[in-house]
Amino acid sequence: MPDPRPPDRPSRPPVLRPPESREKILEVAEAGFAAKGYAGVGLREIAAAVGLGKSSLFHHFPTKLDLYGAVLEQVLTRLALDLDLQTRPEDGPAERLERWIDAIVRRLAEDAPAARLMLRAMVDQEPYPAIRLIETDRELMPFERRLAGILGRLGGLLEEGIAAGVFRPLGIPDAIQTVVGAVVFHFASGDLGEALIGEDLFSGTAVERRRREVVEFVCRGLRA
Amino acid sequence: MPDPRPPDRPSRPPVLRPPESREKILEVAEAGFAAKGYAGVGLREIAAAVGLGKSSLFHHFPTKLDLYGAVLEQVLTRLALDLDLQTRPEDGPAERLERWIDAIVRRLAEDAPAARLMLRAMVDQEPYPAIRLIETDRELMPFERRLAGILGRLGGLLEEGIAAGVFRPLGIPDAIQTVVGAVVFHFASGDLGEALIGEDLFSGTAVERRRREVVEFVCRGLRA
DNA sequence: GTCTATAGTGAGATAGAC
DNA sequence: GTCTATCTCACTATAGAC
Repeated sequence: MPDPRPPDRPSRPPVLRPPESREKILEVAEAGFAAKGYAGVGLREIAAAVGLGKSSLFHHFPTKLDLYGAVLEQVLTRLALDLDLQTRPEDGPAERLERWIDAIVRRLAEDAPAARLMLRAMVDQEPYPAIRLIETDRELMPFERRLAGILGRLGGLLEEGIAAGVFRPLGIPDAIQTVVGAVVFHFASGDLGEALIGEDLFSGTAVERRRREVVEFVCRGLRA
Repeated sequence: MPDPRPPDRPSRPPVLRPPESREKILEVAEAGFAAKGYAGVGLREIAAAVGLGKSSLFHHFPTKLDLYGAVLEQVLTRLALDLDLQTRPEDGPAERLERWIDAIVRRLAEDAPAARLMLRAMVDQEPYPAIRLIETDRELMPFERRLAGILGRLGGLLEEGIAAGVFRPLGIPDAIQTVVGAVVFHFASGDLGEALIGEDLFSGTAVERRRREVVEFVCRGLRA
């Protein structure tokens, strides 16, 4: 039986494969930046972990800052997409807040470096001195746009809940800060958190318990 | 009228002034490490901000790591001392928890870089890969001892409150993580937090409002 | 206790061959 | 798209004069 494929064409489609290195680089860089911060990781180190020469990185990302921005964008985009999937506007604010927290917790649990990376990005004064949430003179960077969307969604939820009387009246920006700290810090606390919890922070049981605990805590903290 | 001071002795007492440079270095280094992380600040930069030559730092702190450790120790020691001052064992767990939060908030507000520095120290995998809270083979470092004391005090409070029935039953380590995140993140969020709150995070009114909000939130989250 | 000078290392980035 | 080689610069740390 003759092979229908022409002999000069390999069986795997050769097209649509170029981003393989890029994905690997982003993955390794995410772990590095999360663990040691922007200044703490060298491109040499990242390249070696990927299995490339240092200079090859510059083919994919022209500068270290571009690589960092791309990592942040990918992480925050995944988060934002998860939140979009959870959208069910017919639910009340309390249910939607609970699902907002669910989605964040599940994503931070699945993408272990993400919490560290986000916390750093929000706390660092370098390389981005001020992460902006609203348009000013310059356009927002892609990752800033994503973060603004994520926090804005939480803020809208709180506002709605207060208006509906299911949440007590409180300062929305303050509440955002509290919720973000309560949700994100745990998954960023690494060895310290593990010493405290006495278990791998990212094991299935630990994540599910954490999800329940933090949802309960936040809902009680906000309830009218 | 003759000057009573001998001409070769300056009017200010020359003795008891040696730690002046050391204090300045610690202060500048705290701000630097807080803003940009351990790897992000150079000793040259710190020395310049203090007004010293780079090499003079090594006279006070033999290595960069020693300087970092000293900064952490100072910050956490101030926090621990503030908590000691608040001790009134005759109060119930709820009041003591409220005063625990009060003391932390007031210290983080007074010592602006402290929150960033602490959050970093708890999240970083470098230069200290694992901050330990209990004695193992090696002795705890001074700053680890302080942190263990601060978190241990919170844990004890929670345990007592649950036993007394004023807090609902919950996982103590999880609750510690939640409370720390909720309290500390706000003061570490810098420009992002300021954009959110719309005000200087460290102004008197903002701090007092924050104190009220986070105490209320945490107490509601824990109440039985 | 502070300085200048310098060693030694590793960083980010560029050029150009293949 | 990856490589080798190289540039420039900043870093931690040391040595020794004052």
